[in-house]
Amino acid sequence: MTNTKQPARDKSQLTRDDWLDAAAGEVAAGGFGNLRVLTLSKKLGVTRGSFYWHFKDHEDLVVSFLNRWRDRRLHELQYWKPRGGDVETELRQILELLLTDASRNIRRLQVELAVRDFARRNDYAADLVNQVDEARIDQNCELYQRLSQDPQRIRDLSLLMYVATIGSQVVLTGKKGDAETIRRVEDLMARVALGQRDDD
Amino acid sequence: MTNTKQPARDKSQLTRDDWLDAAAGEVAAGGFGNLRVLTLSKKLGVTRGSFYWHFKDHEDLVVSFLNRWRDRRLHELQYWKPRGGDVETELRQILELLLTDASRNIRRLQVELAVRDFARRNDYAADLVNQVDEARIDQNCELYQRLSQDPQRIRDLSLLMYVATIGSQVVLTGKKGDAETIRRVEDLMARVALGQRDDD
DNA sequence: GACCAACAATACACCAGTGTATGGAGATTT
DNA sequence: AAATCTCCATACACTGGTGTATTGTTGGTC
Repeated sequence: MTNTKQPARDKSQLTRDDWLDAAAGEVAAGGFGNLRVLTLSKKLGVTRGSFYWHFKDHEDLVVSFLNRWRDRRLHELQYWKPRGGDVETELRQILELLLTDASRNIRRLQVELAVRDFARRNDYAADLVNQVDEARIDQNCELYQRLSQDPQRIRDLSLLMYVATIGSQVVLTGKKGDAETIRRVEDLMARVALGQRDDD
Repeated sequence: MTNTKQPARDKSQLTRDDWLDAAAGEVAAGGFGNLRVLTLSKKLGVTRGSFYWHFKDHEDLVVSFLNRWRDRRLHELQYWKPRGGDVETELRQILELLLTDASRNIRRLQVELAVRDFARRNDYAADLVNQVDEARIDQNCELYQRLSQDPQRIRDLSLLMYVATIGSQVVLTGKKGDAETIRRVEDLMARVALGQRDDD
């Protein structure tokens, strides 16, 4: 009818990506230790026979999930180029993206924290996390270059801002006053960063 | 002989605390999902019969472990009162304690991260983590009171410094240049905090 | 409409883990 | 020295998970 190699997407025909999407739900809810073939199949309304057609085994699922996560995190950085004009506006844009905005996609946040936790006991995951961290810090360096001339200082400042955002996501997640708290910390971080301008 | 209720501590007689110590190793290595009665018994050289004498069930182990962790983290705060004299010295002391010092006790750090991860899917653990976070932030507020008069600003600054330390422990853990990086971030944090003094 | 590939169900063997009931050895008390 | 308490071993039933082999059941293609 329409097109030849269109996955149809109508119903009851699962694709590899559908499994990965469902896996994201499990990972977000209970970490990688909660990522089981059996429960995943139940939630998709099929038996494990389907899974073992799409994936070689459980490890194949985990690795594929991690790879997709890495690819998406690296790819999305392209769209994070702020176009605000002056430094302060760009700074506040990027901080809002990293903090307030990130805390809204709780699913994405939960997955990231789960990946980070898994990375502590899985070398492959640790490698991917490092790639993502490095890419993000490097990207932010471009912004902080407009605050200082010293390359070392630029990198340290970018790193400090990054660990502060990650820490915020770890500490401030779920409790009732956290949304407001995040906004205040975000504001303070902007003031702190701007206060690090070369003024000697 | 010596004393009446002395646990003897000689050998081959396990106590509840021995089990909790061994559990810490499992939690540090693989998180709470890796905390299993069977493997724990094997590592202690006994069978599960011993475990089920000391603990009611697996949940009893987890709750006891979490309680001991909370108690120790709250208790150790008493010894963290820096006595350095001026603000800058105290600040650097507390930051060194939170960052450089913490990164040396990797076991303790791994356990804390595992508890935090577990707290994302366990309400009881989440409650304990909040208690510890609040206590630490409150304590640091005493220090930052000497930097500013505004209570809100004090709390925000203490919070920012805290999430930055937690984020550092999450991001900078294990990779080869991390020790040096931590020291640089620590130094930058001190400068940032001191730069937040009331000077308007 | 026969064929073939993509997807899914069924059935099997296997393993790791929990919890419980009961028995047993060593030290301590009486 | 007998009883008792403390700690651990053994054996059992049960659950939930993996992986594999085999057999349907669709839907598109010639």
